[in-house]
Amino acid sequence: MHEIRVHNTLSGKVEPFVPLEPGEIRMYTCGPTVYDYAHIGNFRTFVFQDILRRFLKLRGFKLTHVMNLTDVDDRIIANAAKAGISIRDYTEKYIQAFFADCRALSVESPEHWIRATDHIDDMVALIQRLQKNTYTYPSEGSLYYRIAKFKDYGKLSKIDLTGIQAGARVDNDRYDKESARDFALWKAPKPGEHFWKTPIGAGRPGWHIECSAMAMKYLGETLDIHTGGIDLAFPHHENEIAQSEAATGKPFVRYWLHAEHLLVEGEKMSKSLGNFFTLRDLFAKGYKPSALRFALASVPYRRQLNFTFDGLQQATSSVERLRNFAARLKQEKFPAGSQPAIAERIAKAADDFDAGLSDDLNTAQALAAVYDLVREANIAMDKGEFRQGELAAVQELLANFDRVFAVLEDNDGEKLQALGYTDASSGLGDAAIEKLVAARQAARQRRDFAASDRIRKELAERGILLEDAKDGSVRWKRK
RNA sequence: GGCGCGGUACCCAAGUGGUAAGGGAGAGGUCUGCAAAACCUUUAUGCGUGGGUUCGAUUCCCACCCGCGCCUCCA
Repeated sequence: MHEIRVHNTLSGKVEPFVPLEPGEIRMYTCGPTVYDYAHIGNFRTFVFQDILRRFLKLRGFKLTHVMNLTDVDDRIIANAAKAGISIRDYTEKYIQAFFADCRALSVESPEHWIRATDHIDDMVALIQRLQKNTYTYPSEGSLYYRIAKFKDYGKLSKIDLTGIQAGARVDNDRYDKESARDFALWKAPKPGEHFWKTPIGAGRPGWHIECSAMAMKYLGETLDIHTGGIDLAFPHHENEIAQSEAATGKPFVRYWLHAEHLLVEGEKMSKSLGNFFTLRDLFAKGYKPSALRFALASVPYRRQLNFTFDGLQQATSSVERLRNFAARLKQEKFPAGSQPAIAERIAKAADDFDAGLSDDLNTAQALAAVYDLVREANIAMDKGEFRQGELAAVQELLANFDRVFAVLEDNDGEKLQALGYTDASSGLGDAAIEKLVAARQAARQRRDFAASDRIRKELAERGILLEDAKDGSVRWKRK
């Protein structure tokens, strides 16, 4: 096992990862704002975060991972009001959709899913601590954070406060703030708007306070890892640091990990460009959940990922190759005994796989290790040199691979059905397929190839592909 | 302007001061009744451009060009 190293935005460097408590990791992820369906850009970050958590667990850490659902913000308030329903009812729909999307992409549930609106009291308590430490000031019914008092402000995003001047787009006319960069901890309600009555006044929380309050509530005042998209580094995470550390006097987060953005055909994804995709958009076009997950996971997280349909197709083929190999291991019979040379190669591949992921989650490198082994094992099997003695080790490597990448299981059909999309091969159950396969086998045995090819073609048209093995058996799979 | 990411074959992409992983796609081949799968061969004297350091640079230094992001509650 290799030393785990991660890129820490705080230092700007890749550094050894050592948790505060040996063997235990406390991690927080900024989740979605549930005002609409999440898009593939969001999921680039969530898949990264999922790969990270799965890898840490694979390495034996006890992980406590918290992910929030931001269920109150300007857009939510506006949309709920427009729909004439409560914030709770409005966001519930998108929360459920988000959970469904996560399941489709095999994004594991963190140990805690938490909603902002369930933690108003915690936010108020944190704001009161800040008040006591004189980091706040009121203005027109709202409460602001006084950045000038927090000397470390800018340490995450390396922003230079003294450099703010003409040209910088700073919103300084909307509120009466002491300084342009000061941000709202608590916002006074606008007329007719939903608000909470609290000891610090009526209103609703500012954006940043929820993450500080909830992260510390569930994970303590110093967490090991905090993840999010690169765009959140400033101002969101910078402000989280300011709030948390001003209240506790302790370091808030030890390792900040930020995922680069996803682009679509080289451009920023946006609704106006017409290159904006939700998972549902892609699944409706017939792409598989596993292909999307693979496409999102295979490019290392600190690299901008250029999403294209060609790339998604490539991912489909790449997953297929791995699944074919897994199926071969399962079905083929190997002679007893063992082959030291092959055993050695397996150990090397396992080591390379771990090395790749340990090196700041270099998924491309980890994947290469797996593909190297796939090729070499296939060669050995083709030559009849693969032995039963190596089977367990290969399967273990593949299982470990899948504990992180989670693409091997051939369950795309079920996932799509769960989301309301019908499987391409729907209508043909396993039994019906087996029956046709048997009929084709019979035709082949009497060398009636016209009949056997007719059945194969018929199955192919319904999304079922056949592979005739050397030993006479047939493997079928859904396309 | 400030901060940051990146420019490697047809596409995606790893990587190192010592002579370019891996995946996909294309072409040819082996196997197969034919396919599929698998395997083999093939596709970068070349790693944005120009200099420099070095015995040697894609990898280090300098300059430049290009793409993208953040600097406004966008993952």
